[in-house]
Amino acid sequence: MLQPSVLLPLAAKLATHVPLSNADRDAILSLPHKIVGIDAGRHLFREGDRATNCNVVLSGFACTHKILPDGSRQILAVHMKGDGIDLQNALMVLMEHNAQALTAVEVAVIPAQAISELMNSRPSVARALWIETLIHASIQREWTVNVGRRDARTRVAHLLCELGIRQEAAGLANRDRYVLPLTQEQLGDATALTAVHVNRVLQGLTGDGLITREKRSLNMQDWHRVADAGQFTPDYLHPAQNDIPSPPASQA
Amino acid sequence: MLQPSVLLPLAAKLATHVPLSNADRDAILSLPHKIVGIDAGRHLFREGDRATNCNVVLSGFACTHKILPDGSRQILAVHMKGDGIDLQNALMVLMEHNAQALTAVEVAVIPAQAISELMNSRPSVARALWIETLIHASIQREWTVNVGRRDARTRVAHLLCELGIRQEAAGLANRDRYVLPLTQEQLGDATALTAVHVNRVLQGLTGDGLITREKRSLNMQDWHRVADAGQFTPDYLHPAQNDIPSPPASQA
DNA sequence: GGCTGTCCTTCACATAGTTGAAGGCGGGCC
DNA sequence: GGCCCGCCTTCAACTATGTGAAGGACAGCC
Repeated sequence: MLQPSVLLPLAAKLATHVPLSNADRDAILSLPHKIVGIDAGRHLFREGDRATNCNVVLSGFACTHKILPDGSRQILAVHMKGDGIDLQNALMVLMEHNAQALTAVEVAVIPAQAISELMNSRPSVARALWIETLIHASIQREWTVNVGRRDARTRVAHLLCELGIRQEAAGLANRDRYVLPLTQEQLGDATALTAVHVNRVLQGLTGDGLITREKRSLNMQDWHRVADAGQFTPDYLHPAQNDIPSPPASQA
Repeated sequence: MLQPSVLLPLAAKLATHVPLSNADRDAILSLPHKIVGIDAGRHLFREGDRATNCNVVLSGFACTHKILPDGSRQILAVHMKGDGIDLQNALMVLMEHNAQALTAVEVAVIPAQAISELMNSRPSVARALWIETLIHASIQREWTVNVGRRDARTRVAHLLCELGIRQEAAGLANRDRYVLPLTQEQLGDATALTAVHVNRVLQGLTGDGLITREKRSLNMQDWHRVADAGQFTPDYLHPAQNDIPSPPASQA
């Protein structure tokens, strides 16, 4: 129905959280939006900006981060195809973090107002959006653990596994073979390490035969060994509860 | 209206997020619930448990945490009066973290199902609940930064400030004078430090005249100096957007 | 085809925070 | 009234990771 919409990946993803009626899907697909391309390194928004839009990634990779008084920064999340970068904007007023393109990125920019209204009129969609943010919150908790309690090697391996699984889920690559969207410095910002030490760790993993690298592409010899090295278990990503997006529907 | 309910603090808090009609408030207050008391140190739930209830703190302090293979642990959040520990249970199936009483604690245990239904029937309440979880997500991001990028002294000072502000907001104490609900070991688990080092840091802060301690009670000589030492700014706590809980109401 | 800029790599050294262990203090319980 | 237990404090190594700095590889651009 409707014209083929760039929002299809979003609708598909939401439908994996909660069964959606055709009307629900159509309502998502026909959300007003602009498609915007952003060069690697440019910012999507900054701390203190007013939250009037929501960004959904269509292609490429983005991250959110905070910067500290001494100039160091912490990357808080990596966003890829189908992810809402800031769905919370539908409800919150002020951004307290920054969003930056890691690679060239295409996003659909949706007025927060439109999402807010959609939530009011369609409980099933509201529920799906909420689950989406709950999953991001779960990932955030795991990152706190990663950065707080694991040593450098484990931390990096864990992140590599997460990026693999999520890219696979988004249909972008295999979990054990993908193109790393982050430089070593950015890996450091995500794992709270220095670029120098990330380099040491990557060489360690390479030397032990866990991964190989050429250019930016990453290759795991044996997924399970890397997952072990990273204490990685995917539960916190909450893989689709009902992966068959179909059944009956909401009371919409 | 209704009998005076222990859920009043919850309703009041939600009303600071979104204007609620009387019907909305009554619906919250009449949620089915059991009051349960838990001794310090006991667990409310554990990783892998099925999420069938939601817990709201009535008094005392609780925390959520994850435990790693080597036995170390990371405290992910501290919960106090009025906080939902796991509102997300209304939508998620499996817990991937543990919850433990830090002090003796009283919680209202509400069937997840009942909250889920409330969300479906009352968009304003759903919105308020969502905002509540968004605020917790925002706090979680700040914790990631804290643990990832700040040095020990800053980290601890930051946590002390957060506990102060939140206790003040919950009407439990003044931000600069309160009873610490965590032992030094638990402070370490929250800040990703060892108890030994937490001790050093606290002595440092005491020696510099930023805080004084007797028993568990904490006293800040000058709030601003501690906030500075902790790079603390309260925006991420998203203080009530409309602190006057009144106006018109939802379309309920 | 050389220049510029970004990213990766390597080095020697510095240090913040950990480890393991021991002792002290206070409070609750028999 | 004495004992036990949880919590805090102190110490002297130890080590994982950071720092600053320099060189090299590659890619895009004029």
